[in-house]
Amino acid sequence: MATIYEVAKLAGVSPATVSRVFNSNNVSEEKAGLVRAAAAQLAYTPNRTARTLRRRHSEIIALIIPDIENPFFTSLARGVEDAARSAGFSVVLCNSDEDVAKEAQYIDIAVLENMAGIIIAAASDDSDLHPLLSRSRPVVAVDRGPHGLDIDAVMVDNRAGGMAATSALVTHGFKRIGCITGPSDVETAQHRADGWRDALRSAGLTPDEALLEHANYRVDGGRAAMQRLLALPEPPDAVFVANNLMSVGALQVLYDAGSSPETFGFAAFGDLPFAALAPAGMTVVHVPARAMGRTAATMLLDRINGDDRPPRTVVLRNEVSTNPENALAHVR
Amino acid sequence: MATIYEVAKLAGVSPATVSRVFNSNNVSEEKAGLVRAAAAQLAYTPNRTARTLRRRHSEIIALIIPDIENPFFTSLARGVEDAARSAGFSVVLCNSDEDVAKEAQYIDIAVLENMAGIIIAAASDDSDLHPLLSRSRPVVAVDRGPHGLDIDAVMVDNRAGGMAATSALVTHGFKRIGCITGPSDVETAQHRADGWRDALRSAGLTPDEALLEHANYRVDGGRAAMQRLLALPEPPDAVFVANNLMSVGALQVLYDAGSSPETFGFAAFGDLPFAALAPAGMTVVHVPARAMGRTAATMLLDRINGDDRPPRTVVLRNEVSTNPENALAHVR
DNA sequence: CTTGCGCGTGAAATCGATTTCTGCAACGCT
DNA sequence: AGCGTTGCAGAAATCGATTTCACGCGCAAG
Repeated sequence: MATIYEVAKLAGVSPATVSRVFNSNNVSEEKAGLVRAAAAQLAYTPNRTARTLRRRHSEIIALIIPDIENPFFTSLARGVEDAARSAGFSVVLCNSDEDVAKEAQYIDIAVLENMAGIIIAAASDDSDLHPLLSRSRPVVAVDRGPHGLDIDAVMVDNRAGGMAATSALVTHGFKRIGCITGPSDVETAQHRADGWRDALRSAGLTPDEALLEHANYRVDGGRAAMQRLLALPEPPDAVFVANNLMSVGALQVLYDAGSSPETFGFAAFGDLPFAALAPAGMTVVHVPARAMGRTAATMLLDRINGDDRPPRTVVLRNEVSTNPENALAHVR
Repeated sequence: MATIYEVAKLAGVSPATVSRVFNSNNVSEEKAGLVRAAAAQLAYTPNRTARTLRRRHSEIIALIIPDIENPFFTSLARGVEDAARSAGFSVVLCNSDEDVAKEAQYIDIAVLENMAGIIIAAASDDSDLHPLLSRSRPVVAVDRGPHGLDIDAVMVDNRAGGMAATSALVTHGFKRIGCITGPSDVETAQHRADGWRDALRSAGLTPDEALLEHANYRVDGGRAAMQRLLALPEPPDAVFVANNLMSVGALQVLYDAGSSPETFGFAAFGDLPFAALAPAGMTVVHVPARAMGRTAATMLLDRINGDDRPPRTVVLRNEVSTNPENALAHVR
């Protein structure tokens, strides 16, 4: 592992000059040539740790997500990586597991390792970003907003998405529409449920809070919530499920109960992962996960490069679609 | 951000003593107390970059995987994280995207950032690990073996798994059993196909190479391969699919063709991700992804801590199971 | 009563880069 | 001709920790 001193010696210049060749360019073409030749000969690449120590920040950005096993977040991670890599940054993926303490630990690490910036989908409304802000590290919130903090954010319109999904169920003639949303301390869960209420009200129906279930954003949560709904004295005839994994669980229960999205209205917020069987009759709010990641990374890179305009919140569009009733009719 | 010098000043000792309090313990209890009090007061945490520069390695381990969107690898990542975190290490997830060049770049970064060690599921047989070995960084190969290199590895028995899966199909009475396996330059793909051949031969059947398809290890690969198989003049009556995502694709095609694992024999290597519908009659080779990750991390940490026994290859067991025919009969 | 060893401690070197400071030379301007 | 720029390059400081070296003290062995 060649160092800058060895390159300097071989090229017959000082280490400072070698550094200048690779960073600024106030170096005569003559010496620059010598340095480049020497560097090539020794296969020199600067030690990132030393550079980081001096520069006070590395070329790594941290991406903190609450559930690495949720394809929505891995897809988002791909987006972040796309943008970061092409700018010469690498991405560290940190899985907070929806746990505020674990998340805090990763935030500390990001600071202590002098990472260039952080993109975070906060584990909960109570997530504490102050360690970052007080050290003026660039931060971009993604998917889950900056609740109160004045930082950049990339979001989708959760309320509108929830409303569109629920309205589609109304249009299909369902009357008693339930809702399975996420934990009550997660903002996206609240907004999506608000959309459900909006849609019902604007259709002249009254949202029945007994048909609103909160669950964790995972498969087992969706399963349990759907079981509770179906066990009600007056069960719903349709349901809006506010996240992709919960939809998987809810669908399992629905099929187990001998029903399917063709008879029991089913709308999901987020694409079903690896859906071996795209259920017919199901309405889906497509969330542009990868684009969200790309956007967030681009904004973060701007900040890292000194952009100091006031923080912005970018809201990306959702598309809503309903599978044709007969799409995979033979599955029945 | 307090430094070691500020702590030293406040405690009335030298920086060296502060460092010793946190690392070795050749310090009198009296001074140690002073130092700890001062450190607590200033909320001191050592700057990881400076430590890494001096120590020549950080407390980060890199995990390089070929497909972050494959739940098998995210599950493996969870296992790595479990073990690493409890040892005070953090994990950087790098997605090589089955691309040897991208992988090489991540390997370089791991070296230049002085990461403590690397766990890698190689993108292909041609992956070049020499940059790591020549700098004597600890490396553990996981899932995909060390083809020729003398390093630690954590594997499953791909050949036995392929054989067990195929044998299950034979037992269920299928005669013309096809195989969809991964890219021919990926070792696990070769071994699983070998298992398929073994099972057929030991059942007195002759493996028909026309029924062997190679595809990428993703959903679209499985879909395309299954389409080719079904389009054959004499299509198979059953298929062994050598990875989880390809199984999803193959199943989609199977259902589209009006069939299902109850009539068309279907065995998969690896659990179906988020299977909304666990197909009845399907045989699955369960791969202990999380345990593989934990094992690999533990081995790596041993190496980092100076273990210099000869390299070992650990082979974990697969479990094979077949869904009852009538499990979800109502889905039909 | 010395010699020697071990222990605790501080001073200083070290890791490998970047960046500031300083000096020198060439050039242009009055 | 004298003076202020400008440009280039080396010397040295710097980032913040760890680790080596050296010193002084106390205690035990000779």
